[in-house]
Amino acid sequence: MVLTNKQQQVLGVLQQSVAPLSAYALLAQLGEHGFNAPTQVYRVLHKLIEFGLVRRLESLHAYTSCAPSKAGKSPVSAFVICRACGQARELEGGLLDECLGQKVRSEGFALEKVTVEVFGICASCN
Amino acid sequence: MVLTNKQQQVLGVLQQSVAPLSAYALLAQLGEHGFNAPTQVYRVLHKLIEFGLVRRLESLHAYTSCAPSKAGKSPVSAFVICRACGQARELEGGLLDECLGQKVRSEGFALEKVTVEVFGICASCN
DNA sequence: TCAATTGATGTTATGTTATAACGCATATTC
DNA sequence: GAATATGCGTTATAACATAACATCAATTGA
Repeated sequence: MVLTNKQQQVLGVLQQSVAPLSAYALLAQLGEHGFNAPTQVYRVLHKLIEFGLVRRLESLHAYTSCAPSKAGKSPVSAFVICRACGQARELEGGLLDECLGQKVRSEGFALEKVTVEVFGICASCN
Repeated sequence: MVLTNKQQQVLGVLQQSVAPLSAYALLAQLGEHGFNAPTQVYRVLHKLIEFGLVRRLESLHAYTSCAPSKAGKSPVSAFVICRACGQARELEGGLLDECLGQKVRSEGFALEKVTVEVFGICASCN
């Protein structure tokens, strides 16, 4: 999988950032690198998500690069998010698949995507 | 807990609807009952959420009344959502607290809110 | 009683997030 | 070298959400 320049730029900014970034925050940071409109950012984000390199945090309206170990397509997106420092730590999907996926599948539900977002205060902020 | 007229109206529409509704969809339905602006709908929604009668589905940007058995404040919001018919069924939080909450708490994380949204096709649509 | 407070409401304006729709350029492939 | 696929540039607009300020009614309590 080869990334284009624009895709590398967006991914790079996300990887540098400790906290997830909104599309418009990305646009602001990349404004001097040929990103002139939201569409450009969203296009790249959609691609990176498709590649499994980036995830969207629904409750934050923000995007983050995947933890290296989780990069790749997976139907489970699970994060622990600190309200104080903003950091988002990705969780293992396996655990969740056990307690959630198996249950709903056993009820005849064809699972496609799972979003888990846990909010609170992390150990270092506490 | 006594609800005002407006609060009862919004809750009523949500309870009639099989699928979650966006704030603007609610506004459209309530437009002839004295709701003139989004603010009014959001205000009521915030209150109903605070009361534990309504939940927000982050990934849908929509709102739904709680299953009666779950009404009341709980830090866990868990739904199984059918992409075909739009129905959102609320899950028991207990299960999730076991496999998720205990884990993150044991790591020193002060858990405040958990959002779980499972997407796919439900048994009857399949 | 009547000021003070509180909570709900009405209204206008604005901020934030995301997509539609179109055209152009480049690379691949048959 | 036409056809196709993919990425990119641009303008406009849609969809979701809040800020800020005014009004009104109910409650409270000196």
